Formats: sequence, C-alpha cells, structure tokens
Amino acid sequence: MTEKAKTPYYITTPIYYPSAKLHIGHAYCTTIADSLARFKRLAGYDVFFLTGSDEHGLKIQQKAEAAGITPIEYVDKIVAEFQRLWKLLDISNDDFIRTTQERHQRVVQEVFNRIYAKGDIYKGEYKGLYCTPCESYWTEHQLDENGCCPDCHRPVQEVSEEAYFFKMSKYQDRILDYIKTHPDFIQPVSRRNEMINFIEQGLDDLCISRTSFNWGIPVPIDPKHVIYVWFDALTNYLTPIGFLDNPEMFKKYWPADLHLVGKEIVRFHTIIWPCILMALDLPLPKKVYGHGWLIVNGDKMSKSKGNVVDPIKLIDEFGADTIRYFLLREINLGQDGNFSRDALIQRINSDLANDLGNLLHRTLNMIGKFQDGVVLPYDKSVETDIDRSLIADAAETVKFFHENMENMEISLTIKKVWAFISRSNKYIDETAPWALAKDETKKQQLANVLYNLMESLRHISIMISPFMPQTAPRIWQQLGLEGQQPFTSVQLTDIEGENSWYGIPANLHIGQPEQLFPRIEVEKEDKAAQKAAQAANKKAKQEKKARNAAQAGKQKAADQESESNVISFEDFNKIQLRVVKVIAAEIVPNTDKLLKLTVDLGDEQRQVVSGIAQHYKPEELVGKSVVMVINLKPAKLRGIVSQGMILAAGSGKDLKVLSVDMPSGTEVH
RNA sequence: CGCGGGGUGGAGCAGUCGGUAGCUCGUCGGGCUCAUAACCCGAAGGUCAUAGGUUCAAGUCCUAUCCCCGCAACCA
Repeated sequence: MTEKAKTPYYITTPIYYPSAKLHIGHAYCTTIADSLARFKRLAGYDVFFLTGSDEHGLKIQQKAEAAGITPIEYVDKIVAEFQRLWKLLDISNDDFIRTTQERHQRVVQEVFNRIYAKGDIYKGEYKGLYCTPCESYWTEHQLDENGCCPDCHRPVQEVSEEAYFFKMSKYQDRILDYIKTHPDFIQPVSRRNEMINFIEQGLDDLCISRTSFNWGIPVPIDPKHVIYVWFDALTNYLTPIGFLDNPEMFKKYWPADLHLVGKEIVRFHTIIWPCILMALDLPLPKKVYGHGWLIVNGDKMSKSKGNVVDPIKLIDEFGADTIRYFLLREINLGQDGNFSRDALIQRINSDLANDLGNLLHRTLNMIGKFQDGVVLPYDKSVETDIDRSLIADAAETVKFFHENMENMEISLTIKKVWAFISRSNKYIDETAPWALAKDETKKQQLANVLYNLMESLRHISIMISPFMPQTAPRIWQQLGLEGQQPFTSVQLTDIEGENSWYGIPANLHIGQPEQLFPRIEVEKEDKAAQKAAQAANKKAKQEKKARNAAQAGKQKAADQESESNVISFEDFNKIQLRVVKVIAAEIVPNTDKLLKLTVDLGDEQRQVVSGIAQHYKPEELVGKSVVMVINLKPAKLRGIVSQGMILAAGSGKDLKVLSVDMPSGTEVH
C-alpha cells in the first residue's frame, strides 16, 4: 500500500495551573479535545494532540513556601497527578508540555529575544496596587469593599516597578481586522463579538515581566526580571512541535488547527497570543474555541463553596468511559452545562446499560441460543424492506457522524448514534427473531436478522470509539472481530462507502458475552431524595414565576394576593430582627438608589446596602436607630456585600425607615 | 446606562434561513419474552419570562421591562 501523505491536524488544550488538583471541568475540556483527536485519527488525519501544565508564577511559589518545599518539588507532585488522571481517562495526547522543562524555557527566551530585537518590547514602569504582607499586586476591581487587600484585608499601596512591556497596541488594528475577516477564527460567535467589542475599546501594551517574585523564566537580557506567566504559557503551543529544533515538523503542524480553551481565557488566546505571533511573523491558529463551564447542581464550582467535583473519585466509582460519555453527551459545547450525580446515573442506566449494553447482550445471546454462537452466511435474496431500512439508517448515521464531528458537533453526533442504537433495538422487535427461530422454514431470515445486528454493532463500536475508547474495543472483542481485524487498525472508511455493510465474514464465531455496563441501582431513599429535590425545584420555580407575574402586573393585584399568603409562627420566628444604630452612610457610586451603611448591632458591626438613597441623604441616617433583619443571606449589590436588610415602610415615592428609640442590639418581635 | 450568557411540558435540555414546538428522563396505558426489572408502541402534559411592535406568519426579528448566572486582564 502506498501511504498517501496524511493531512496534519494540530489540536491543543490549555495547559493547566498546578496550584491545586484538577477538577471535573479540566477533565471536561481535555475529554473534548481527546475525542476530537481520536475522531481525526479515525478519519485518517495525522494528528498531534497536546496538553500540559503551566507551572510558573507567584501563586505556585507561595504555595510551595507554605508547604516548606521548593516550587519544582511542589509542581512535580501535582503534575504527576494530572498525568495519572489523563491516563485514567484514556487521554491520547501525543506530548505533555511542562513550562518548567528546559526545551520550553529556551523557546520562551528565544521568543522574547526575537520580539525585543524587533523593537516590540520596551522597558517601562508598571504601576499597581501592592499589598506588602502578601507580596501581591491587585487590580482596583479585586480589592475588597474597603479598598483593601482581598486576602488579608490590610491597606494596599500604589507602587511602581520597572518592567518590560510588549507593544500590543501596535497590533490592535491588525488583530481586529483579522477577527473580522476570519469568521471561523473565534467560536462560538458570541465570544467573537465579545472580543471585537473588547478590542474596539483599545488595547494597552502588555506588561510581560515581574521583579516581585522569581519563580519563572528569567528575561534573557535582564535576569532580575521573570517573564509574565501568560507570555510564558501561551508559547507552550510552539515548543513540542519543533519550533526551535525541528523545522520540518514545525512546518507541518503550525499553525494549530484548534486551540480548545475555556471561555474565561478566550481573550488571551484571541488577542494576546495572536499579537505575539504577529510579532514573530508566524501565522495565526486556525481556530480558537471557547467552551462553557460545568455548573454543579446549579452552582459554579469553587473551593469556597466546597462543591468541587473530583474526577478521579468519579472514575473509580463509575469508570472512565461513562464519565466521558456523560460529559460529551449531556453538555453543549458552547455554553455552560450542569453536572450532577443523579443525571450521570440516569445516563448510565438508560443510554449505556439499557440501550447499548442490552442491545449487544441480547444480540449475542440470540446468536448463542439460536445458532450456537456462529454468524451464518447472509443471503441477499431474502433481504426484506425492514432489513434495507436498517441498512439505510446505518449509512445515514455514518454520514452524519463524519460531517458533524468535522464540525465539532459532539453532542449532536452522539445523539444521532444513539438514535441508531435505538433503531437497532426496534429492529429486533420488528423482526422478532425468537419467532423466526421456532419456524424451520425461516432459518435464513433469522440468519440475516442476526447478521444485520452484528453489522449494526460493528458500526456502532467504530462510531463510539472517539468517545468511549475502552468500550469500543470491548464490543469489538465480544463480536468476535478482533482476530479478523485488530481494533487498533480500524478506520472510518471501514464503515463508509458502497460495501461497508456486509463486512463481517460468514461463519464468524462470536466472543464471550459479558455485561458492558451494569445498571446502577438507586436506593429507595435516594429516589425519595430525588423526588424531594424535584419538588423543591418546582416550588422555587413557581415562586419565581409568581414573583415575575406580580412584578409584571405591578402592584395592582399584589395587595390582595398578599393577604392570602399566610405564614406559620415558626416561619415568622426564623426572621431575626434587631435594633441597630447607623454609624456611617455613603452613596454607592454610579447608582441612584443604593446607600452603603455601616451599622452597630451592639456586639458587632455590619455593612448593609440599602435601596433608599432616593429618600434619605446619608447624613440624615447617621445616628439613627433602625430595625434590621440580621439573618438574611448576604448578597452582593453592585459588588458590595450586604449583610442584612433595613426595614422600611411604603414604596415608590413615599418611604420611611422604621426608626425606634431603643439601644443597639435590642430584639424586635 | 461596564461586559456577556440564560429564562421553552414535572426535571434536564435542543430548536439552523421566521413556516404544524422537539429530544431524554419521569408519569399513565398497551405490546413483547431474545435481553441488564430491560426492549417496542401509544397517550397526557407548553400562553416558549412579561408587555408592545414588524410580518400573511414570531420561540426565532425589533423595542422596553422583570428575573437568574457569570466575567471585569494569574480560576477549564
């Protein structure tokens, strides 16, 4: 066979930051990239798939110091965990880049030198707000409500240090023009619009060096500076494909076909990174795709909320392929998606156990029972319309699979493949093999039906292989095909084209059947909990709807409605009311209704944001004793935390706060 | 008026160029017995957040409003 030069395909994930263990969101991103890489290989591309770790920066240095070890010891440990996770998840990356590797440091310094030589890097002054105890710079937005350090809540100072700057502003027009003339460059389109909007507000030059810490790659011409982490991190995409040492390889894979990134770092990849590349006179990546986030039970994942999902635990419990399947099928690539254990179990039971696993199992079982485990020869002369309709559906599914995977429509593709699985289950019902088996004259028809089911499963195993790389060969083996053709040599062309259907040889002996996915039995209590959760959800939604309706209809009906809303004494008792004294008040900038109040509860002080600025001047309130709900869930209003609610009477034009002449801290009931 | 995303049967979501509102799960009824209490068929259930507008026709386009969730230059 003459090996035709394959089309190269270079795909990357972000390199992850090893300040903590990876969570399910990282696994999501990498799984998507892996599925696309596997699909491309199946479709005959020469694929290079890269992931890695971004190991420099102040945060790492601090964490290592806190742990009493060196930064490299610290990241070595965590990065080993990254690699273990990718192995468990069957990630087929061709290389793993670590920014602490010597090969990468050389690239970063070379990039710096080239851009410096070109005159696009200059020395300047970096001005920022600095917290000395924390040794950290903060932006104005990051500061806490009092304008202090968000970590230690001590005052920050405005300081300036000497730093190197990259002339990003110089490339502003070019990058804007590029984005506008290349509609496919940034996807989905909503992100594209966001970026255009951002650039049109004007790009500042980018500060690309720091002297406040040393865990980083030194600036080659000025070693007391280290290179800013993003400048360091982005160039990772150049390192493993031979930017410095293998021009042939570099020519083959650059520009990258796809940078898959999270939506929060689209900006770095579509503005900063292209500007760096333009300064290097390199072509820009063909596509940057910003995927959405995983939301856990409706909440954003965060350490402080304690709802971070550990993928390793999930894999131990459910298996890598089921997790992969869930992530790829349940969540729409472009937008945020919900992850929940209940939904995961539901998917496993219905799609994997009931539909796919059971289809394989019942097919093999019938071949064992009716034909002693042998696939008998196919006879086209007795082929029925039902058979032909199944075969046509298979061809259509394969076509859809190919086209839509090229378009990154992973979820849509999986749905289509599962529709074919469902169609195959229906085929069994339509043909009723158990009835054919009872009739001696229908033997050939039975053989044909079972043959077609084998073919369905052969097609299915190939199509699910990018998503479930462990399950696909297991199916292959159970079908008895491994001896015929090793699964590792399977190509998409095996199920495409004219004669793709009758590919299974006659008299094939099937393999040993075993359950692919055992059903996960949900405990009764769990079911009850699930129902309760659903009910609670429903209630919340109804309340929301009611609220919406009331607001839409303004006050007209609201007054009458409220009389029928009786609450219990217990409900009332939940609300803790106290007399508090206002000790400070100020208008919240850029709002017309909000006042920020500091109040004294007797034993503590609180900050409250209240929407009464149209009725009271700040100075009118200071010194007043008012009634406040003290156990209301804190909320942020215009970025300011409000820890309570001041009671007031009236609405619209006429409003007065409840004022009482009692000492601070007095209970109200 | 800082930026963005979202609001669609009980739950989770899809809905492309405006053209009979779909999918999965759940619920109810039926069928089947090869199979992992599985599989197949059917039914009920929707004012598409609200109000206006454009149009022969609006979930989809326009305007306004309400609500939820993020981001704001070292969180995928």
